[in-house]
Amino acid sequence: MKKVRTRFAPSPTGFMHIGNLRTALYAYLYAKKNDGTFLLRIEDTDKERFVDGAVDVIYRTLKTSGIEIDEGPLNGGAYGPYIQSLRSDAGIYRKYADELIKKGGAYHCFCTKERLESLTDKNGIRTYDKHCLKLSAEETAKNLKDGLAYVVRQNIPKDTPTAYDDLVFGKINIDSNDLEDNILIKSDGMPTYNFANVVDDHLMDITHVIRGVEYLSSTPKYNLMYDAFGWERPVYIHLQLIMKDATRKLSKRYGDANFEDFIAKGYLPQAIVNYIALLGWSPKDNVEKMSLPELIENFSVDGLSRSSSIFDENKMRWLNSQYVKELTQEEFTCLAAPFIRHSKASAFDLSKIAALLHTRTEILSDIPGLIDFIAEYYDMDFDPTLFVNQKWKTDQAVAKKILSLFLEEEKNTEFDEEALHAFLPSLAEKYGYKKGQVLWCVRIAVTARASTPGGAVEMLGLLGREESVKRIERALKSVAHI
RNA sequence: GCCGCCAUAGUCUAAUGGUUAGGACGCUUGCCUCUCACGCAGGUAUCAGGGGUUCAAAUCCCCUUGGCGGUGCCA
Repeated sequence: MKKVRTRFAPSPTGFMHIGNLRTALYAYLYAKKNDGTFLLRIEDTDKERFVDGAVDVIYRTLKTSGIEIDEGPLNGGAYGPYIQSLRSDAGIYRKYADELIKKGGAYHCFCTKERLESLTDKNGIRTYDKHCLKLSAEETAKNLKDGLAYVVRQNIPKDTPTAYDDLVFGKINIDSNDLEDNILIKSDGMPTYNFANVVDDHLMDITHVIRGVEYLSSTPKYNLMYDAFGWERPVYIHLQLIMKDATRKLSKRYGDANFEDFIAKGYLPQAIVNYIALLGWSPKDNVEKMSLPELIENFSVDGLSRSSSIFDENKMRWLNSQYVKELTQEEFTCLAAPFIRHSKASAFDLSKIAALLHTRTEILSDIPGLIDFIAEYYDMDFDPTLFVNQKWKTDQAVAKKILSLFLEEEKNTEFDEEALHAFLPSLAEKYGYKKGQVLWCVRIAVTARASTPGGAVEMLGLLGREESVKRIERALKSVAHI
């Protein structure tokens, strides 16, 4: 049995969106599940689309995701170089193009743009008519010698069986007469995807080609090329698209489908990886939360879906909250700290705030909105109607009394949580209120928010005596006229 | 236009001819509780439509509809 080798072969367009990452993930999972090798190859044959630094983004994203590259441009390997522009410079594609031409699988084409355009039919579809295939060897040699611009085209035979088996979609059968003689080498000497991809997959001993479904119906062309060269065909695993909604696919054009954007929003990498693994693949059992090693363990091709799936950030958010809860207090504090500081609440006890936030945070960027009242209390309007609570039968008048009593009695307690936990109920009891009434009014007074990450005891403890008193005095003013 | 692929709740999915159509997110009810959240226990909602085949169809076949992809000197 041949050792499994899979590859992720992105073109360096500047960033990794979730769909690309998922393709990389599945290729990685498949390789690792089968004790194989996962490699990265950069497909930068389109000079116009090349973006500087794109390779770094790809490495960074895969590294953050936990996907380890066995061979690639930055870490090397026995099949290099792993960047197609370098391979082109080395003359690899030129050499194999010549070989394919000799074997009858390709030919030189000298057709001008004008001639090509004249081939356009009434639907705006252009099909090449194999015009240059009919050129004699002498004519071709003369054209070449005269320095005419040319491309190399694949020679797709007519009436040829093309059926192949895809591991996800099953048997795919396309009439070879519907296949066009694609360009293999552009007039600038660079190979197209159609050629470089096949040559490199063969040269790099790729056993399983895992890629997007957009190649499903052009794969017969590639197979014909393998056949013409006399090479062994790889196994194909085509992946359905990830959609933004029912009709639009997820793309960088729609904004935040970008891995690094999600990280910046406070998603944990393992949650993102876990979620996208589930988009288009499902495990045998009903357990959805899986670490990367568990994904490797459970991955199998028959769990791959044939229909496209819509990206649902809501579910990723939920999954993220599961991972957040699993964090230790220290880990969470460390991750939450930048978001807490961002909200200007850093004058208060950071680890105390983080502790309150831990079970209430789904994604880290929720944090500023959860704790804005800590630092921005005096910038916020105080709404005295917040004191009205039906369950506890409180209103502004009750609040006025309770807050006044609190100020009279506060010197009898320390402002740590243990002391407050005893003090507040005793205050209620002493003056004939329900515990909840006191707690509600006090909490509202010091936070100006209907809901807060913690109750009255926690809020007072966090703010401390001086600040708490100051805030209660302010709140009291808002009900002074009652 | 032509070719190919796909079709289970709002979303991700399970089911491989016989299930009260299972799970998860969401939404929702209740419990817990000093708010919110967490947690726990419930609830809600699905086989695109029409024909076949069969004792029996979400499942197999055909058609329709809808969506997507390909048809580039993009990948």
